Amino acid sequence: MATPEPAPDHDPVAYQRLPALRPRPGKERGTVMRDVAKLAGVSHQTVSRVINEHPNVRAETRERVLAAMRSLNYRRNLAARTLATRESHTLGIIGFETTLFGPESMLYGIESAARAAGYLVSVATVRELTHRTVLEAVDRLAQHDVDGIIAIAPKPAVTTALTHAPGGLICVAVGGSGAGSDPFPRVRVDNDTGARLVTRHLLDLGHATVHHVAGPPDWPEAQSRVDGWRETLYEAGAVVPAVSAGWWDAAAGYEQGRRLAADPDVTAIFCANDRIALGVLRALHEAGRRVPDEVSVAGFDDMPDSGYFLPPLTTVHQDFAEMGRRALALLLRHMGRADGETPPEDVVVAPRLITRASSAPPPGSRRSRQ
Amino acid sequence: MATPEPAPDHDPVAYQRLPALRPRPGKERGTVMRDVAKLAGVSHQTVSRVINEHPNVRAETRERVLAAMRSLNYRRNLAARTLATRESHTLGIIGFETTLFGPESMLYGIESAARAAGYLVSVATVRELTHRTVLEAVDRLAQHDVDGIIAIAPKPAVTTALTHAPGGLICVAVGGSGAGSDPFPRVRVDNDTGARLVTRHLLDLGHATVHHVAGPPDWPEAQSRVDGWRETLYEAGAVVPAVSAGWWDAAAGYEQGRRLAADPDVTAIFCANDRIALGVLRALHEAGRRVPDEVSVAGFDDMPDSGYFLPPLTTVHQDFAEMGRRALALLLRHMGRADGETPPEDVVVAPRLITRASSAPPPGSRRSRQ
DNA sequence: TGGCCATTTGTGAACGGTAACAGTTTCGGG
DNA sequence: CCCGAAACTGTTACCGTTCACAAATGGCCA
Repeated sequence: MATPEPAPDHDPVAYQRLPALRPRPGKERGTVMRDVAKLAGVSHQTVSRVINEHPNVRAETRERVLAAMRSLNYRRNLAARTLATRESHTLGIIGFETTLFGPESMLYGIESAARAAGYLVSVATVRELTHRTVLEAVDRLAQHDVDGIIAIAPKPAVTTALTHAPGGLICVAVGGSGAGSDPFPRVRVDNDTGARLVTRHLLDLGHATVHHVAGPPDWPEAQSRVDGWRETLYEAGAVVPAVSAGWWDAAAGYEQGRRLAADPDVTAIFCANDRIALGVLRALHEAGRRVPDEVSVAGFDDMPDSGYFLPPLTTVHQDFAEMGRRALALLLRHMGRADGETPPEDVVVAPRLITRASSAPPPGSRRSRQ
Repeated sequence: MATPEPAPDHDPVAYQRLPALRPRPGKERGTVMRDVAKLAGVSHQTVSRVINEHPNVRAETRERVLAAMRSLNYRRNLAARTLATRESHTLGIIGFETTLFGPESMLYGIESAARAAGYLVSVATVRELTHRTVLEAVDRLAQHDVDGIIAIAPKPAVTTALTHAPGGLICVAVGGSGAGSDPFPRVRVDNDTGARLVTRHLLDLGHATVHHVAGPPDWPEAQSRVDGWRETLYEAGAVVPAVSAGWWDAAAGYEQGRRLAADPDVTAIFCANDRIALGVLRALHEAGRRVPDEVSVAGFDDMPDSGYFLPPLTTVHQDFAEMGRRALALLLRHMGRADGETPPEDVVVAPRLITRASSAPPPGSRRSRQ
């Protein structure tokens, strides 16, 4: 009965002698490389070569290993790989914990691009954008061995904090307005040009000048929009009205809008974003000033539903998801090189004017009478 | 010449014999436990005890170790810890890659609560909610050793896919409407009650009946709102009009709204969310039907700016950030127990009616004349 | 047939922590 | 003063992968 040779698993190596892998309480062990190697009759190193697509593996061997992997439903342990290679295949995103439209949609753009490139995305948000909070976020991500960081960085506090990131951690900023002195690359929209497009559009319609409801003064993006608006007016020889500013929401727009609505000379208002524009529209409506017949209104962002405002909003489109994708591409490119190889070039995304019913010639103009 | 005993540094242990730690190309080694141990004159295990706050360490020793850690700016390597303990201190979130208001704000709630609990959050999004895509997302998170998963799960495809998650991975669903047969806990808003609140509100104002513009038919949340609406009408003895449905955006609302605007019998419209309501408002406006004088409109969600619609929108508030926090708390509670210990209880969040200017008594009613 | 090089495979030692156990103090009490 | 328990600390062996190097295999040509 007993075969002459007990055939104790004809394995080439003595894996049997290894002590039984101790199972942790609560978690059963999954199959590991050794299990696959044993089943395929090869060494663990060969299995490693197969999953890493190393060229020097005989086709027949590779097949046997792959079959073993399939039959055992093997998944490689990324923690072990991270430990050995110092690459986690995880990217960090530093976000701003507020429901602003832009940052959110960027996340999806980044994540899907990261997934395609074989990376997982971890998120660290900060409640307020200060040097300290951003540093804590960087630290948290660094501890988890992220290979790179994309910081949604609308304010300078973020970028200055990033310069203190641990060495070797590649960072890319997205959003904001490049001060030109960043130590790392940035993807941003050309806010200045966007503001010029709208302002020019309103002037071309025949308005004597354009009023502006700005975003928070300490946000460079808001400042760039102010600059683009102001310079366009200046170049056109138009009066430059005083700027009123507030937060990025409809409440701020409403508040400033009430003031503007009371001034009969106001015929065109450029708002720093669509939410502000919504508040302005409401203020004008309450004051009985019709849009666009008496006053034209324009926004910035092109939020998904701004085409359904009353009236549909003229605005400047920025493709946040695309910016996310570009930021990821930029990050990967810089990660591929040795540190400091490539200069911190910026990617500037062009905005696009979307004209809708909220902008029209001013009352009494020739064109409006036709 | 050769001294009999080379007196190799009077260190208690023979760390000198260990080969120099090889630096990886491109990445310099950080300080590790051994460095701290050496500086503090203790073993690496004692350092480990200190960072893990093990009680049995002499106060004086602990201080020495802490001082060494500070002076070397030591950070522990989480990959190594994960490998040893099988706990990554990372949680996974499965999200839906679309700019829907709810899911986004939940993310922030989850992340900040996770941070407080010492966890990092990794995100896997899916472009469409199918069994396969969700499984891929789970797999990706599982490979990265997440300790638990929160799935933003508005459709059943998500939950059925989750049942195939690898053993030992604790899952919690958030959103959707519990079918009652889920194998794991869920945090959700009581959509049925929310719909009843609005419908009842409109009926109480004197409307003969309430029309409904629904969300996608295959979304249980949309269905629950339909049910709550329908039953309230039924109980009140009101006519139950046909339901029109579409996507969750303003375009859908506009399309359905045009149809409803053409029907002079329509005096009250309950929309499945605020964005749909925005589209309906526009359609009514274009048709010359005044809100709320001729037609009342209500929404669902209480988006940040819905108080600035024209007119300000009556709606049902749901606190997404709070739901995110609750989901996290639920997940942590289940992770603390052995699997299957606690029954998959659900957390149901109560919605709140927010009455604003878009709802009023129907034209010709006694109350509206006063 | 033998030798040399290229290809393929195996061995042992990292990677940086934690777990288990063993050894060394310290201290109170008989 | 000695003994045992409790408190503290050190030693060794893992966790599951990759890397560096060594060994075996095979092909080709002299």
